Formats: sequence, structure tokens, C-alpha cells
Amino acid sequence: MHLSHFEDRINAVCERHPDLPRQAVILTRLIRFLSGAIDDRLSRLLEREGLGGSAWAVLTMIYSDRDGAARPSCIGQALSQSRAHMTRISDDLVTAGLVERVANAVDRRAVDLRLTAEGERRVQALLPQVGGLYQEMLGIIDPAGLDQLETTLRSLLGHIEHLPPIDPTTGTSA
Amino acid sequence: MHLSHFEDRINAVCERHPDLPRQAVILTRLIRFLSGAIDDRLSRLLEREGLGGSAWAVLTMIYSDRDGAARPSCIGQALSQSRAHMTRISDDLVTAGLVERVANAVDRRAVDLRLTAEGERRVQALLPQVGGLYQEMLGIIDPAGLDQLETTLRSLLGHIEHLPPIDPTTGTSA
DNA sequence: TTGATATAGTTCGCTGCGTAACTATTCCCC
DNA sequence: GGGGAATAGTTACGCAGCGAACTATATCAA
Repeated sequence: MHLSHFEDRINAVCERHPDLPRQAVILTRLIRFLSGAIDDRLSRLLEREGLGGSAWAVLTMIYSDRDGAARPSCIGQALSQSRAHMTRISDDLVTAGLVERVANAVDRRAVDLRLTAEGERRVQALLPQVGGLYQEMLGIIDPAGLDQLETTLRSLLGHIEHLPPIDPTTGTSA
Repeated sequence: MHLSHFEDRINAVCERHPDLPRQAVILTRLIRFLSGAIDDRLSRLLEREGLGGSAWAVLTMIYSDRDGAARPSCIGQALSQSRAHMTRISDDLVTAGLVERVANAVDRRAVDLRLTAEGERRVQALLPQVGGLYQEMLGIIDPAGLDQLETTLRSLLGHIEHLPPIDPTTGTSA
């Protein structure tokens, strides 16, 4: 519904600027919409648990660690979020009783985040729901299409991440 | 780089919870990463112009209108942003001299946003750069792959948008 | 006509997240 | 071993964005 409306506008602009890469514009819109729609649904599912998307991501980062511990800075790096934000999320999760801060013996600057028993219980209770949500959203694509999509998105992401960074003064990627 | 690290974690969790849809989890990660990477690059390009992503989106919404005018509430709806935020962005764009507010004669509640001459000049100067950016990011995929990707993402988005909304109290989509 | 309801825009207060500055620790090299 | 650079976490402050409340207008029903 949104998209068709957008498409009219993209077409109108592309008429006036024939050198614009119309398909690339549409694809970026699609990716943005998809990402937003996925996050929206996940957020609404987590809302009932009093969790935000970031908090859930932190919980799963800890849970997915083989040793059951993770340091805020590592999590932030993996999630592309600032250390300051990790401090806040950690505060919230600690006061919610889902996470505890454990001083790291070998590096006294560092803190290990660990799930409490309650935190682990909550993660294990939520994981199937989140998995079901993802499956519900992506399940209409047939397996071959999913494989195709995965390889395409992987190469796309790899390419973009290896692109030279954009110089903010010139606006070019050289 | 990020992704492989993530993949290890996803695999670790999927070992403990064999019923999780591993591929769906990976695909949602990919889409999120891609969307973030695209937005990042666009933001850095716009940064030099003193424009935020929202401001640029508003400018293009006005520019892409056949009559060269758009109302804040329509723009906000199309961009999935609140009316309050559209007021703020409009304020900024007006003080930047890129947009003017014109009272709508037929509906006196409404305001039409129009590009100033300077605003139109800026949009026309930026459009090729933004188009080049998109092309640079998506251009490594061959045309057949792009078509394939487009149809897949279209059906995915259509499916998700037609999914029943999630009830925040039960967490289910019924 | 008039009264109820819906809608456009604005304002206000809140949340989420980032950058910069600070302290404590670790690392590295002389 | 001692001093500078890097790093972990925290704190303070700023920006982007949303929801709710408010005003003015429009629409629809009795």
C-alpha cells in the first residue's frame, strides 16, 4: 500500500532525471521498509514483556555466548551501539533482575554481564516466540527463494561493507 | 565481518533450540544490517549538506509531487513518521530557506509545503549524488539478480504488511 | 442549523541513542 | 620500571523521534 504510492513518486522523479538508477532506488526503499516492518513486529511482541529491541538484543548476545557472559563494549560493537547506551540498557536490565554485573578478575576495567536465573528463563521463554515471528514473516518464500535471497543479501552486505567510507567533506566515496 | 561473528552466535543458540528457524533469523539480520548500512552511507553524504535523513526525505517527497506541494501529515504518513516530527522538520527546512509554508485555500486546516528556488536547486544538485550512491551499493548484483531480488522483496513486504497486527497483550498475531 | 466526530497542525514531555569528557586500568615501548 | 597511548565503563548533554493534549477547521447526522 505504501510502496505503490512511493513508486509513483519515484517514477515522477525518474521522468525528470532519466539518469537516476530507478531500480536501485526502489530496492533501497524495499529494504528500508522491510527492515522497519520486521523491527516493528518484533518491538510489538517484546512490548508486552517490558523489553525494548535493544534490551532483547543484549539479552540474546549474552545468552548466545558459549560462556554465558559478555562485556558491554563487545555487545555494543556487535550491535552498532554506543558504550554509553550499553551502560543504560545494562542498568535497566539489572534493575529488572534479568542481568547481573560481575567484575572481571583478569581485566579490572571490564565488567561481565551474566543472565540471572530469571533472565535465562525469560530468554528461553521468548526465543520460540521470536523464532515463530521470523518464520511467519519469511515463511511465504519457498526454500529455493530463501537460499537465493540469502546469497544475494550476503554478497550485497559484503560489498557495501568493503566500499570505501564516504568522505564527509567531498561526499564521494573515494 | 560483523555477520560471521553473529552467525557463530546464531548457530550456538540454534544448537540449544533446534526448533528455531535458523535461516529466517539470519535473513532478518541481513536485512537489518543492509538497511543500516544504506542509511549510514546516505546520512554521511547528506551530512555535508547539513541535512538529516528525514529532512532529505521530506524534500524529495515535495519534489516528487506532480504539483510541487505536499502536506505535512501526508508526508509523515508516507514516511511512517509522526505529525509532530514533521512540524519540527518543516521548521528546520523553513529556517534553512529550502521550504515555505503556504496556507491551503480549500482546507484552512492544512498547510502546503513547497520548495523555494534554493530548495529545488539543492534537490536537483543532490539527486544525482544520491542516485550514484545507490547504484554504487547495488550495482555489483547482476541485472537478473536485481530483478529476482526485487520480486522477492516485493512479495515479502506485501506479505508482512498483510499479516494481522500483533496483539500487544497476547504477543500473538491472531 | 446545530451538535458530534474526525482531521491538520502545533506544543509539550518522554524515550532512545549518540558524542564528548572523565576516571580507572591495561598495554607497550624506552 | 616508568610514562604515554589505548581501552572499559560511566556521566553529562544534545538530537531525533513519538504520543498525548490542544486549537482550529471540516464533515456528517439529526
